[in-house]
Amino acid sequence: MNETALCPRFEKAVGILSKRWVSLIVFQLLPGPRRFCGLEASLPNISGRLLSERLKELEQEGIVRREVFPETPVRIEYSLTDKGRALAPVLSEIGTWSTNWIEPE
Amino acid sequence: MNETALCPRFEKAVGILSKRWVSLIVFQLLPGPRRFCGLEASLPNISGRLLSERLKELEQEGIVRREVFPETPVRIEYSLTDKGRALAPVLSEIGTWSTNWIEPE
DNA sequence: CTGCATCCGATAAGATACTG
DNA sequence: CAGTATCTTATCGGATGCAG
Repeated sequence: MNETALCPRFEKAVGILSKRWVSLIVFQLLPGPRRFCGLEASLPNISGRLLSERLKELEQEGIVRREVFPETPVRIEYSLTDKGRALAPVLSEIGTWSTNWIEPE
Repeated sequence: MNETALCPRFEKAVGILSKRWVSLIVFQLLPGPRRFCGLEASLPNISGRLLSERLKELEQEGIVRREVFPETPVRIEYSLTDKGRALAPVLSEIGTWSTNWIEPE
């Protein structure tokens, strides 16, 4: 009755990626590990609360890894897992599309 | 001051694509034109109001075209514009990623 | 059939202040 | 620095009813 049924995995992927800030956070992590305050500064309009929440969600999805370096002061870095880095082509295609089709205001 | 500033076009693209249902609607329109009730049936959990709202937004973004065929009863079809079809690679990459990295529950 | 308007509760987001 | 707690506001989403 629904011959064009959507693949549940596709739906799940869309659910993850379509949360606000997620694509942008992953994009910022693509070049390499970042610290919390660095990310916060790169995403000018995100609140600390949201960034914290999204990072935790992405960590649970296995997309982001959180590492604590017990120096003094302690340093905490966020980086992408293999699963997270595998999103690069998706973001790349979004970039291509936006370059071709979005007016720069 | 923000040397990793994000491209505004990229941000805009993310803003469009990360709205709920948008990717799924575009995905459903990829094979060809669909009617309202057909879309509604393909997206089992969307309400008519939301579908209507998203279609209107996508029409304003120039991603979806709405055509009225003045038959009796009137027939209305939704299809993708060139801009909309250009999203195919994005969805395709999401599909690839989900196949490789999302567990089928 | 298609689609829009209104209302209302649920969620998400934002600001601010505070802790280890 | 790296968050967390709390509160307020904004937005989203669903149900229903109506109009072309």
